[in-house]
Amino acid sequence: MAKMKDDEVAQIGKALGDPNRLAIYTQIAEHDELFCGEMHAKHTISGATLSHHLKVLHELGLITSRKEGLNVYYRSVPEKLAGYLQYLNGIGKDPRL
Amino acid sequence: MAKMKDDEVAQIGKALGDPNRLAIYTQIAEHDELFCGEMHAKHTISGATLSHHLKVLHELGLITSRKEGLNVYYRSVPEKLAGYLQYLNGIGKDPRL
DNA sequence: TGCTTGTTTAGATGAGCGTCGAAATACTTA
DNA sequence: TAAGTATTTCGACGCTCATCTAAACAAGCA
Repeated sequence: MAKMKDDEVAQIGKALGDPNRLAIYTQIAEHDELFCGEMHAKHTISGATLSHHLKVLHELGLITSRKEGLNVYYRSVPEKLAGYLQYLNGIGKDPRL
Repeated sequence: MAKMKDDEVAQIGKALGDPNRLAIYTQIAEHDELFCGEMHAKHTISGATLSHHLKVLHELGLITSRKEGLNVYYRSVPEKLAGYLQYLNGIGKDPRL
């Protein structure tokens, strides 16, 4: 896997740096697929705010979306998170290893 | 290692979510020990801003500081970062594993 | 064609944060 | 004690962002 750029790492960090967004991402990752309504029930934020957070996560590639009927279903993209973790895990370590 | 709390995870994410702060942390982790002046040379930000970022990282336990003479030396705390990574790595995985 | 439900967009607001210059503090050395 | 250097604190500014309400859009159903 190609090394993630510094800038992208910072953006993902910021995205996961909001408690609500972290909770939303976690909830999606813990289920196979979720649509807005299911998430909305678990959080105290408005639908508009929820949609905003989903957009941020989606634009960074942390989640994907699929529309079916009235609902939009979301899935996590573990590879993206893995790239982020790999970057951070490599900080301060000998690059030859 | 005890599992890190959601709130702390979000705070660390936010801390590493600023490009300058990420660069500062990386720089510290790549050296054994650094003092402000050495860092300052590598960044375009003012000393005041640098000090502010160091304070944030320090308060979260991501770095430690030690004063000696005129200089304040900083070190990274890899265990703290490891706790953060461990939390994220566990998201969406079967807790029984 | 309406009506209802699910989701997104638009616009506004308030809080938080990165940034700076200047002043204050801490320490060393002359 | 005075002067010089390293770092932090203070106070302010501008921008970003999380949040909301209300309106718009989309899709299914009567």
